[in-house]
Amino acid sequence: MDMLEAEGAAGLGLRELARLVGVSAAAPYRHFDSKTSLLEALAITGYQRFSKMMGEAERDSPPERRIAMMGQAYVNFALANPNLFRLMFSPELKRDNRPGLRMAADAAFDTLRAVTAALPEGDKRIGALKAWAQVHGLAVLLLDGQIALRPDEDIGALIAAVLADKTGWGGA
Amino acid sequence: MDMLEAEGAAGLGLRELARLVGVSAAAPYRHFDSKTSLLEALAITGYQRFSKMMGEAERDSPPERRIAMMGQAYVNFALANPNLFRLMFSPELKRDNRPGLRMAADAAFDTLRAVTAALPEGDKRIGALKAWAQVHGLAVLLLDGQIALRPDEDIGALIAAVLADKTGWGGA
DNA sequence: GAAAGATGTGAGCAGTGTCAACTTCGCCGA
DNA sequence: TCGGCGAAGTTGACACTGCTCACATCTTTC
Repeated sequence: MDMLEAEGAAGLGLRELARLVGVSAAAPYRHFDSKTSLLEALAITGYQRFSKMMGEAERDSPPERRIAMMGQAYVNFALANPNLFRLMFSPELKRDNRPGLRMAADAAFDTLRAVTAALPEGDKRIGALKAWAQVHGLAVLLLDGQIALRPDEDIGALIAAVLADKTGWGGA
Repeated sequence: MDMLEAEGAAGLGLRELARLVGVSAAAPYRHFDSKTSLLEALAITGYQRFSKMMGEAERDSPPERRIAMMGQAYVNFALANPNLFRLMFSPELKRDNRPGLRMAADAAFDTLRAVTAALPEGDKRIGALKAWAQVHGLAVLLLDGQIALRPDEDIGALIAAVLADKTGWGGA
């Protein structure tokens, strides 16, 4: 996990890992079928931690603030574990659809789904999609350093402001 | 470019590329300093195409639909060139900040900046950030297959619906 | 105590990015 | 016309990677 966070999924090498642990280069293969398999395991524990954070955010906040708080938790998780977050959403991993990963991901998103099902009336699907896209987009842009934070600007406040904003665009 | 789109940035191999072109393995190094250098060149032409698309979307639409149309162009570009889009936003590339890449990216985002500067009153920065996060999030989630499209659902309509939605969350 | 399983080892294969020394070719100026 | 120069390509090598196989060892279980 440390190595993933330090070097990214591509930089994580089985041989280097083995060297670090002090075993031979072939030893990791007694525990994981392949490098992808290792990454899958990491992603799964990532989803578990993510689930836990989202669950806590949901439980600890009043209904009307629930979505904002979960959005904060979402972005905070991404910023705290950038490479893990990237791995969890990496298309390479979900390409050969591994059942374990899929289950962990579904479990994690169930919390989200449950909350968005309780959204205000109107087209719930659009609202849910919008909330997710907004939060995910913010997370990714911050992660990649595309959004320049003002000096001593609070990320939490920024997320809250964006989520609270009611601007809409386009003619229906 | 074909190879990038087909195999992703990681799957693109200089040797394989050379083999395909019919030259020796070291030949590419007469044209690019390193593999990263090649990827940078690809990303730069990516930004140029992106700029062009965004510029056209801006020019060809009335002011009140401008943002929605540009959002569509943004997502469409991502969906049409998934791996190029990913490369353009990849943190590995911008890590060792290459001036050429940076300039191309800035030029591309200038169009965006100009439009968001003409946003309705209120906190323009939050509005711009929100629009960008929304569109970027939608693009990334669609790219990674996280959003399940309903059968025969129009992506354009979905984007428009999400952008037009006026729901807000959270207590200020 | 013996069989069975888990873990680790070494050597080796195919593949990669990268480099250095060398050739080859076309152009440009004297 | 010739000489030289620079761009392009080649060969061969180095260090690295994921991965596999045959073999050794150590632990658990019957």
